[in-house]
Amino acid sequence: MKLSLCCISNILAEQGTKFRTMTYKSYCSKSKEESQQKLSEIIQNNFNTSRHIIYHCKKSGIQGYRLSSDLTPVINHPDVNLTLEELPNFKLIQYQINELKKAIKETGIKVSAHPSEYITLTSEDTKAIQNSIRDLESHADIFDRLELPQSYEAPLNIHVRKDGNPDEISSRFFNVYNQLSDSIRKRLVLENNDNANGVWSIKNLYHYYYKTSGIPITFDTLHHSILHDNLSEEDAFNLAYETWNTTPIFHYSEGKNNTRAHEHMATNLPPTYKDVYWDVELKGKDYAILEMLNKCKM
DNA sequence: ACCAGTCAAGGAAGC
DNA sequence: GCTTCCTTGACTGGT
Repeated sequence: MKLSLCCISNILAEQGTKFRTMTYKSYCSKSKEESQQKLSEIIQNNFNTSRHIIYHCKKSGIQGYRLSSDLTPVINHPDVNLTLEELPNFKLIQYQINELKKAIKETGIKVSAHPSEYITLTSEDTKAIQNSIRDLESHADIFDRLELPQSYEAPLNIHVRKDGNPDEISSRFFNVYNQLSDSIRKRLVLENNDNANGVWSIKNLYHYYYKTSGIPITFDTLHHSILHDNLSEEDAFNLAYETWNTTPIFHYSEGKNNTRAHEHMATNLPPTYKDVYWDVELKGKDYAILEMLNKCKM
């Protein structure tokens, strides 16, 4: 079974191989020189940590990896707006990027990303749209630096976010979508959601985004169980599967006590209707995946 | 060494 | 038209 780790390895984190971050507030609390020096070190650390996780996945039989969406914190903030090249010791950052790129090529681990749940291309607030585009550009830029394909083989997965009238919302979506760079658009895929009174089920995503523009649809088991829109799990899976021109990445998780809060470990296994990569969204991270892989062997 | 509070984002619900 | 909650994991500051 092709299981994929989401961002963090709990096993490596316990051994001290962890991501670091910086907030805008923290960046502003010190001199430009001091903050940018620290930021450079944090970014080097984060690419290095990603490389360790890639090799750890390979060793453990985990076939996919969702890159962290916070590898380069703060630099995209509108009031900071730095490129990696503008940071101190860019050469050391470049070195870590190259090492990560090599690790991905060597291992053949399937790489993707899931930009923040706050990303929106459908907002009525133009500022929110601009912030979202900047964030997506940053993801695409990192993917390009890693020489990941500009195709759905290396997808950037987001939600439609806004609920309401699907005709109005999808038309607003495409106004923005059509202006995105190739680097984003060739990778962008859409995931079902489950908001109360929400409209973005697999069925509606298929109709409003795949049918009209060929955008692949990411099937999430937990969201579908809450907002199924009168489709069985198998029918929804197959409908989403049909939208991909390469092996899809779908999402597997289990809710705590029938809520959307994610469980620590899996009780069941993902469905096996067809062969896909399953991003495992469980708190136990690689602990949960290793247990699932063991169950598959039994 | 540990624990509670902080940070950041956009949408939606409630007063 | 406000405030609060939602979510996440690393960071910060107080004990």
